[in-house]
Amino acid sequence: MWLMKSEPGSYSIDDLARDGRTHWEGVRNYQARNLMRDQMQAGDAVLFYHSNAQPPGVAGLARISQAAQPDPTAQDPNHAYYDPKAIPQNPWLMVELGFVAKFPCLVSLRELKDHPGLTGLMVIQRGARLSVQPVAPEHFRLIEQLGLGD
DNA sequence: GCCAACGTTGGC
DNA sequence: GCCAACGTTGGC
Repeated sequence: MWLMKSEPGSYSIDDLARDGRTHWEGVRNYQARNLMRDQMQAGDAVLFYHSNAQPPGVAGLARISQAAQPDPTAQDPNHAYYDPKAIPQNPWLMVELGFVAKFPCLVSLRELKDHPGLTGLMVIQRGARLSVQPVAPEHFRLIEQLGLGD
C-alpha cells in the first residue's frame, strides 16, 4: 500500500476523477523509481496526497492499474519531463494510476500528525520528500476511515 | 571518495 | 516568501 504525492495545481484528485486513470509520468528520483520497479504491483491501493496545497493532506484513494514501465517523457526532448542524461538501459519508469474515490473530507497533514494511531507514517516525518512512499496496512485502513468519514 | 555549492521539495 | 531537509553535481 502506497502514498503518492501530487501538487493539486498540476494534477489533483478531481483531475484523476475526471480522467479515470492516468500515466504517472515525471518521477525523477531513484528511490521512488526503485520502489515502483521492485515493489509496486497492479492492484495496489494508493493514498492520493495533495502537497503544496492548503491544507496539504490525503485527498482520496487510487489504485495502481498498471505496473511500472518505461516513462517515454524522459526520452522526449520537447517534453517538460525530458532528462538528457537518461539512458534506455536504466530508464525512468511510470505506473498507471486509476481513480477509486475522493474523500468527502480531506485528511489534512495536521490530522495525520496529531493522530495517535499513525506513529511512524512516513509522510509525517520531517523532511520526508519522497513522492512515492510505502504505507503500512493498518495506517492505510485508518486514514481511509478518516477520509470516508466512517 | 570527499564535500561544498546548488537546485528542489514542500510545510509554514 | 522563507527556509530546512535532502538529492545531485562537479571540482579536486
